[in-house]
Amino acid sequence: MAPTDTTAEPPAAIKTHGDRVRVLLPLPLAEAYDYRVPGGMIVDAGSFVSVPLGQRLVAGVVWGDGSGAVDESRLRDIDAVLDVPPMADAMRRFVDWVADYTVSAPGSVLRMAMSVPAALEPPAPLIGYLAAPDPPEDTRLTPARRRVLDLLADGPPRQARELAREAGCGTGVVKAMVTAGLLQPVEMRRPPPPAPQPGRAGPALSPAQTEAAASLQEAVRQGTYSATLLDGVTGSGKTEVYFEALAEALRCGRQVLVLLPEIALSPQWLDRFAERFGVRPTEWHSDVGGTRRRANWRAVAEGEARVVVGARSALFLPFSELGLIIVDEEHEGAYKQEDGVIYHARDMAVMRAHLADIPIVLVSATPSIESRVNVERGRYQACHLPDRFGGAQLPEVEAVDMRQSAPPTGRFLSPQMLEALVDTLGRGEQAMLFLNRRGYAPLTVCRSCGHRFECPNCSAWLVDHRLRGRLICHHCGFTARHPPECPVCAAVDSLVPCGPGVERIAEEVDASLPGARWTVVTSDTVPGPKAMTQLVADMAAGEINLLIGTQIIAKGHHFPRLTLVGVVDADLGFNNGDFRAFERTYQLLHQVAGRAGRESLPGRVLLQSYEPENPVLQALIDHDRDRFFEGQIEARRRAGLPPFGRLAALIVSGRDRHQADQAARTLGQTAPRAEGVEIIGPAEAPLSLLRGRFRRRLLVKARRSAPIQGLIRDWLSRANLPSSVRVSVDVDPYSFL
DNA sequence: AGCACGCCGACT
DNA sequence: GTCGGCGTGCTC
Repeated sequence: MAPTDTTAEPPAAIKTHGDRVRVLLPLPLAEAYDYRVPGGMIVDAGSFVSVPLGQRLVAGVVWGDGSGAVDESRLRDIDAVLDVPPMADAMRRFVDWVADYTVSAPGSVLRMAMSVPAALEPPAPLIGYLAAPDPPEDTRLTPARRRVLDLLADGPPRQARELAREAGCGTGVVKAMVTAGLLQPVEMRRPPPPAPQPGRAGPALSPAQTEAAASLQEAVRQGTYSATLLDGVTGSGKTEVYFEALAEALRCGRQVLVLLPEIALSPQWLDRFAERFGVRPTEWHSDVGGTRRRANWRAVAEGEARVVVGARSALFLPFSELGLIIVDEEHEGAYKQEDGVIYHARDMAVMRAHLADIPIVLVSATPSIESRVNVERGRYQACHLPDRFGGAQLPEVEAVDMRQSAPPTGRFLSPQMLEALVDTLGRGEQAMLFLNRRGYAPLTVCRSCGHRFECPNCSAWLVDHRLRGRLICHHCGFTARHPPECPVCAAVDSLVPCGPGVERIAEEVDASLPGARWTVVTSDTVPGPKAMTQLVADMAAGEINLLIGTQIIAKGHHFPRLTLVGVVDADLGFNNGDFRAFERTYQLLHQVAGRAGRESLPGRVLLQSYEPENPVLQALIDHDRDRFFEGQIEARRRAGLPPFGRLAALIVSGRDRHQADQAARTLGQTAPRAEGVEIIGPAEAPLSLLRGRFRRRLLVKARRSAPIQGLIRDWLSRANLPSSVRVSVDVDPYSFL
């Protein structure tokens, strides 16, 4: 994905009495609706308004001049202009562009930009108290009440909570004094949140870091669109470098957005930010809820939030003075939003920067093929940080050939792995066993009749989670009790787990390494930042010396004494039909390997594999990242796959199997015929049943110049499918599951 | 997304 | 005889 030129609309004039305007509503409608501006009202393009729709009032955004598509008599009046700064022109063009690119309704995209409806209402006023000018004479003044009045005698109004704290009484005293007429409530100005300080001294930078920081700062000062790929291995100090670019944007008086994959948004990252800038940034992710979320949305819109760090959805916040976007871990698959409007936040961020005419920095230790190719094509600048900083060496990476070192049935750790663990823990160092599979076992079968436990709503196995004592579907959340006997043949003691999950590895460790102080680390056992902080503390204190976990242990956590990383199944990523499988496995394993030996102690990485000659493992062993990627890029080029060609997936789904089949066939028959465009399918989608819906898939494979969005829109409108089936369009699909 | 309208089963 | 289930369709 790369930005193309878009024509900017001329600035819209202010609309007043009698004018007809288009209002985009945050609903999946095909277009914006026309409304009339009533007498006494003034609106502008970007104004947040509330309008009548059917029987209710809905908040929306004035999108421009009326279209005139609907008769004057059906036109209704705008109800009110909402007290929120208007949406910036660049943001509105971004919403339109994303809708167009992803083949979705503009209103569906707007909904992501208006994700906190409550934030559109005026914020609750902040009430402070002053001594009443003429208090009733006959009231008793208890000592507590006198202390409150003394406090207020010389000073500004204060909130009830503050007043009570300073006077050493409860808020009850303050409340009672208000009722008694001794205190007068006044509305106070809400103090803006403390601003990050760009001028504070940062850590000393190496010459290479200084040079990289200077070039990013230059781009920020330019204040126009540019895209830079900041590429440097784990430990090369990328964060410090982009912090300097961020500081420059703050000095220029601009807002900054830092995107991180959700699981990399750790307390450690926030602490580092606070160390450099004096305060924590404004956060935006799924854990920020309720009042905080509402306040943060508004703070962004009003320009009070100067730096926002967030997961992909933060891209749709209504910044008014955005001056820099940073996308950290740009290669991460987690940037792909897989339901609703399907988009890749990194790619959309590049377009957002382009439309706002501001710089963007993409950051990674293992840049995606897409970004590498964009550097080759001259669309992105490259900024390279060499090697680890601070004397740490690269870990020694070895493969364990499981064809020769197979553990006994029902065991998954090779003798080499166990020996390495014993050595490492024996030296008082720490280790990590990585397996990207939650639960105890991915499959349970009956030994006597062959029955497999499958999800009733999805074509997927139920995963045995012994810690929770349930069988769980990882796709829809369905859970069932682990039955004592086979539900089909009623055999007792016949159910056997197949394959390992982290819990099963833990069981094996417990049996084989009695001295290990291990803990299982998955999204089940470490549900949030608090638990993660605790875990990091327990590791630092040495109360734990072995982590057994999924990819959440791979991201952004420093464990200084961790010197051994064991990958239980290095082949796990290869067994799906994804053309990115090699690239993604390399990126994941590289990141996991980077956990070993971060400081003075040398690290060691063991990769258990049944195919150690695989190029991914060879590249990791030889530390030859660039040659591996060159090979992968060449393979993509030959196959005409992204970024050398374009892909889109159409997923047809319905509650009824035959309706879904029929609709998919209809789409296949009405497929567009165009030069350089190939339609593959329909076929059963990889998860042919998901959350109770039958799914069929068609793939559009096209050359890079093909206008696939227009083609798909046209195709869908011609096909005229029944409303009982849904078609979701995934442009640039990432997951083929 | 809501909310209405519409056409078929168990209740005050 | 109604209350109410959620399938289809419209909202400037």
